[in-house]
Amino acid sequence: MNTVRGARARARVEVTAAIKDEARKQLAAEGAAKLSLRAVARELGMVSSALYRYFPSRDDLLTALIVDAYDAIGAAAEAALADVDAGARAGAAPAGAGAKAPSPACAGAGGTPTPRARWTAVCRAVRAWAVAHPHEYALIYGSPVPGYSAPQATVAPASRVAHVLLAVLRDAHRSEGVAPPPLAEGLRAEADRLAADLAPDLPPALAVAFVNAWCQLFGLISFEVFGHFAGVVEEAETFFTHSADRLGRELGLLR
Amino acid sequence: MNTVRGARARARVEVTAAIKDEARKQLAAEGAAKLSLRAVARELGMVSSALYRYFPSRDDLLTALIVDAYDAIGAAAEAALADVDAGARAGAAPAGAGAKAPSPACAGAGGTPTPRARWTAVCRAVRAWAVAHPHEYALIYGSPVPGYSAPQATVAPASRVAHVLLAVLRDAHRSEGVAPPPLAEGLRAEADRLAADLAPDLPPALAVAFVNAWCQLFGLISFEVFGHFAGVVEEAETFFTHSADRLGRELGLLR
DNA sequence: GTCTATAGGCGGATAGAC
DNA sequence: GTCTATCCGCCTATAGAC
Repeated sequence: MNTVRGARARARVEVTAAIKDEARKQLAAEGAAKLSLRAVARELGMVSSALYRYFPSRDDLLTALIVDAYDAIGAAAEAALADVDAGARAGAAPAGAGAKAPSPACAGAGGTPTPRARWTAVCRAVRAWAVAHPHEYALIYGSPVPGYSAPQATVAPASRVAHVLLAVLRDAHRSEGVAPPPLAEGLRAEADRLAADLAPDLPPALAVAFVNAWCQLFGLISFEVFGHFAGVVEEAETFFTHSADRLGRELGLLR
Repeated sequence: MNTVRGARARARVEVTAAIKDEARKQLAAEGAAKLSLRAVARELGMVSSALYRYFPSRDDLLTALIVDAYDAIGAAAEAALADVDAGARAGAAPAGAGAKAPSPACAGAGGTPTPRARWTAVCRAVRAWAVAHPHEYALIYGSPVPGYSAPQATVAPASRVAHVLLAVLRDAHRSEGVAPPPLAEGLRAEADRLAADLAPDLPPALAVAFVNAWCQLFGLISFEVFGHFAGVVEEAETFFTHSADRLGRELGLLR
């Protein structure tokens, strides 16, 4: 009976994965607004009503895709940070697991990576994921899907990238200090609340500067992914790396 | 015959405007991907085939909405710059035309507004338009509409905001100089091309810094409009104003 | 320019047999 | 869990009368 349950459960995850894979393909072709259970079923050789055993509604399928996308971009950010730290300790990249080439920016040196190198490595990984998965990126950082409101289940995955970036700041703050730009008068209250919510151990001025950098980071990525660089920026990756480094600098990561 | 032609032409623009207005409403309710000629016609008490006399296809209607949106946000930027300049000369706002309240940031002083005040005024106007028209904003700065590719006719309107911001930089560069951040090694080529394309009279380092600031400006706006500030930033306008001012500062607008 | 009618699709969701 | 059948809605686009 256990084996039967196991087999059924296995079949279920496999079919669920197949549905999500096909749905992702359609996301690319038609966009989130037109994601259709029927079309997914058709492509999978199933009948539409069968899908309702896996996802109770179209919106639930969409939620699953959104959570997956946030998790994927968050995992990419986490892996990049692990890589840059590991790459600095050993000359060679740890084979296997990561599936991410170590950032060239941190190659060579055997010491601890600088806070800015860590920051930039994470930013680059986030951009790389976005460029490699433009439609999933659009799903989570583009226009809201009309008529869909994100359930509570999406908020934790949605914050993974920010938490990685905050970890970089926190480490730098502890080890060598950070020099964020001064806090403007009118932002006192907002800054205190922000710091209390996001990172009680960081100075409020740094919390504000972080939120700023966080928005601007995704602004750079979105403009590239959404096509606003056409005819303007040609070497997008070089441009981005430079911009990310400047964001880190402006945050107060001096080194 | 002239009067007849005139009357017909007038009716035509009126109906065209009504169609676009209704389409904008539906944009808000259903999103660009689901914009439907039939639904527009239904709401207008017309029959769907009649719309084809005004817009040859759904995509043409979409193009018209996109051009209108770019023009509207561009006009808001231009008006804001005119206002801040006019407001600095006269104590009171010029009545009528602008339909935009003069930015409080520039009230009082009778002299020429500083470059940073001009920059920030334009940024604030762009944000204000976006917040007031979130769905039209999403249409032009959000996820690309699947299956739709923007025709050549959209590129000129799309650049109006950037041109206003560049005008602010150009004026500052001429009158009192600008101190952009130094240009990184690897960006030489990109910077030269960028400067040649966007503003041959500005230093390449400034052109790069400008593109940076331009992306980041829309990153701030997009995060607010697309709901990523929920539970994070509460006083979005104050936060934005501060951020825009910092962007100007980092561009090298010292004053 | 506007109408009716029509072609030839598409969608979400449910009931009930197996 | 998967199927058939079904309800009831939606869409773009064209033809041809008026």
